[in-house]
Amino acid sequence: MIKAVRGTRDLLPPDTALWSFVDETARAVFRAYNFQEIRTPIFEDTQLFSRGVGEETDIVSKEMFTWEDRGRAQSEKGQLITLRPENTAGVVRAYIEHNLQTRGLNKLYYIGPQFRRERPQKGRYRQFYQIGAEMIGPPTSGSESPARDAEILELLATFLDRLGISGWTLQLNSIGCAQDRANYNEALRNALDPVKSRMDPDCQRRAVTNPLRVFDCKVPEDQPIIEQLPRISEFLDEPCRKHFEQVQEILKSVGVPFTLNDRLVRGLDYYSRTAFEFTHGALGAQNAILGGGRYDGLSEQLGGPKAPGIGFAIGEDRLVLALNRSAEEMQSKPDVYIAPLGAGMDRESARLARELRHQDLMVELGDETFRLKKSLETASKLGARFALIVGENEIKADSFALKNLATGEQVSVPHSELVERIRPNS
RNA sequence: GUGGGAGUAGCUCAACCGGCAGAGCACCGGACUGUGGCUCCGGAUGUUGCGGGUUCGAUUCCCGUCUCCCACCCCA
Repeated sequence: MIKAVRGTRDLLPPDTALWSFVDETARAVFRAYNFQEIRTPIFEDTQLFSRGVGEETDIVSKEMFTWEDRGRAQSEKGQLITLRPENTAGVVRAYIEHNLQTRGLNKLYYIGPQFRRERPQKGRYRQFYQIGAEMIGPPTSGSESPARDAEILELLATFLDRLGISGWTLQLNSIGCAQDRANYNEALRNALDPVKSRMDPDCQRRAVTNPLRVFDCKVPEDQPIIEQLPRISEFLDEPCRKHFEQVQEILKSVGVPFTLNDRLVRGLDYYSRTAFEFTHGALGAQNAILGGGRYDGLSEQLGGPKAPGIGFAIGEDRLVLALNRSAEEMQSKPDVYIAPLGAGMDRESARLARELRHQDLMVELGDETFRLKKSLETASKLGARFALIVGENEIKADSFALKNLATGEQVSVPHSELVERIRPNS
């Protein structure tokens, strides 16, 4: 048997109803904040990610699905192509390619699959889905303003609330401007040098390769050492510190709760200043439901104009896990099940079904070879509100037996009154 | 990529020390020829993930492999 390949999966009904609910809620929220949809290609030039996301990140160094496209001529070298592991780089590429800076502040969102070649586990797949948004534009468009950071975070809180997801925590940090990070990295290395030999081997490795990552060490014995390390907050220059304070002030003013976490580090190279993560308790080791931050230098890094931006990506797979709702109840149910009764009734039923469906009713259509018992059984199983019996008597009288499947009550309804009697809330 | 656990009917899971592969739910038919849900009766369902090995005999033991789950790494 041919099976879905490792780390990929089929989303089937009724579960897909949950996904639709999430997608539709997201679109509604984005609309309220005046975001517009962008769709970028699923694969891109490999260089976009190595330069944008960062050569040294795990994503680029070991998790990308990359292949060499065939060259035009036999002899010609092919281009390296990569399935997108995230979508921010693609959006910024499109921003540059289409001169979107001429539009001022761009507020863009996307919903779609991303690909990372990781070992699968719960809440982590090789093809996974992200709902994300980016606010990007020239500095004069206000793209750098702390008001934008706060707007994004408030949008996220609203979105999670509208989905009915409770128990989330917003972890907030500022990782400073490029210069701050360089200074901080330097200070961290100096602080780690004399003590790192006492640390867990894995943490030692981080101390050398990427000192910021030391804060992710979970080994209990190393915590006292980590506690003593300098904090990024002490290295923020005046504008950065002020920016961060203003973000917090707006959040307080709109009533979005947050927790400052100066150990929060984001994995992608392009982040600067505001960094955040929403976590959720019920997800096991993959507790980050979404993450994001500022990327003020990304556009320039990709050869574009100065275009500060802020964005986030939500792990939709994880969001659906955290969604404490049954797919069953989410599924929409037919308003009416039409039960054709006996030879020739399929064609009469088809006409009725067409008529009702054109009135925007949800109609399921049976089969004239079914016995009435089986039709009614099927109708209740589908959760239809009514069964409409279409037999010879009904056709002659042009009046149909309409059975309320919840109460069992059955009445004969003239053809002209059917829509009115079946329509919900009427 | 590393370490560990699991894989048996559509689903959830049994099967003692190696001895005829089972139950509940779901499904189908009937009791009831134009009336569902409740009840009763009957029915079908399997490459025991896959491949090899040991054995008279393997769901069971061994090896390999695939997939999922958990943890690590890292991230959404």
